[in-house]
Amino acid sequence: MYSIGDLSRRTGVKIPTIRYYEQMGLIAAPERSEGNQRRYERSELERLAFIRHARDLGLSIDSIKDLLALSQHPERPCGEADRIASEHLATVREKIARLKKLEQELERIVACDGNHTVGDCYVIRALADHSMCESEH
Amino acid sequence: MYSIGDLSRRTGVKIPTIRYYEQMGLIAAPERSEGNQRRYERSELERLAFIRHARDLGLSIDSIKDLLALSQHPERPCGEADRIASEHLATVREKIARLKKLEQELERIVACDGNHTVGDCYVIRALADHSMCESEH
DNA sequence: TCTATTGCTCCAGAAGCTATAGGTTTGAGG
DNA sequence: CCTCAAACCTATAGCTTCTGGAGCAATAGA
Repeated sequence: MYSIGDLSRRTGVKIPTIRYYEQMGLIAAPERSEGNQRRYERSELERLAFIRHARDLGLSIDSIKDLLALSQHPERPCGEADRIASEHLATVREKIARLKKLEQELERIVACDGNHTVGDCYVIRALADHSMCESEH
Repeated sequence: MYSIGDLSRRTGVKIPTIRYYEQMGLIAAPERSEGNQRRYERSELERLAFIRHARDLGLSIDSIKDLLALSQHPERPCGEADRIASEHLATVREKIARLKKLEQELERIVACDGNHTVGDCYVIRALADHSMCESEH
């Protein structure tokens, strides 16, 4: 049996976050000690590690819930799990694309060398005037 | 004089968001009509467009506050504006780098073709077992 | 003047935690 | 067995950047 602190140390998930996950229904409310403290079994440790990993990969709490529910049914086809991961991959790719545009825009803006006054600073001018942008955003 | 709706249409910032910006001190509380409705001048429209643009670029409300304060003093050196934009560029680049790692990880995970069962689904297995990852994250 | 549209304030919610306050339990050392 | 620090408990509020709704008042066009 693990205390919540043990679980936290072993998974790298902070204690308040574990309690939060319990509230959100990602992990079941565990047994309690006589003094009302949470006592976890090994299976909960694995479940939490799964959650941690998925969160690190940026999956939403809701997606993780779905994946966890799926993993309870090893006999079912796994197309759904594949779909969740693929969709997430698509959103990650979109984010990358958007950020790259911003990067370009900011690179242009930052070309101001900082050695003059705000009155003719390219950073300020570029922000004030959207039409100076090269791409839509 | 513009109503809040005019301002919203011209800048693409939603009405509640404009009021929120007022609350946050990004724009000054404008004059009011006899019936207590907000009435804006052209200068506020430009200020809001500046804010909108900077938000689109992902700058935080606090950074925008600083930039707006700077732009009130055209005679000052602009190194500070340059610094804010450069720092932001750095965080954007970091985000891109992190997302690219996730992209790779997800690509590997998604290699599961969806045509079998959850029990041996690569998506689920990869999420359960961090050691299957190629890079740290 | 009537009425559709727009505006007002206040408040709650979304996501995913994090922190604080004020109290209780646990477990190791003496 | 006793003590005491560390760990744990609950409940609640806060973070960030908005967004949406309720319930009511003002405005503008026909």
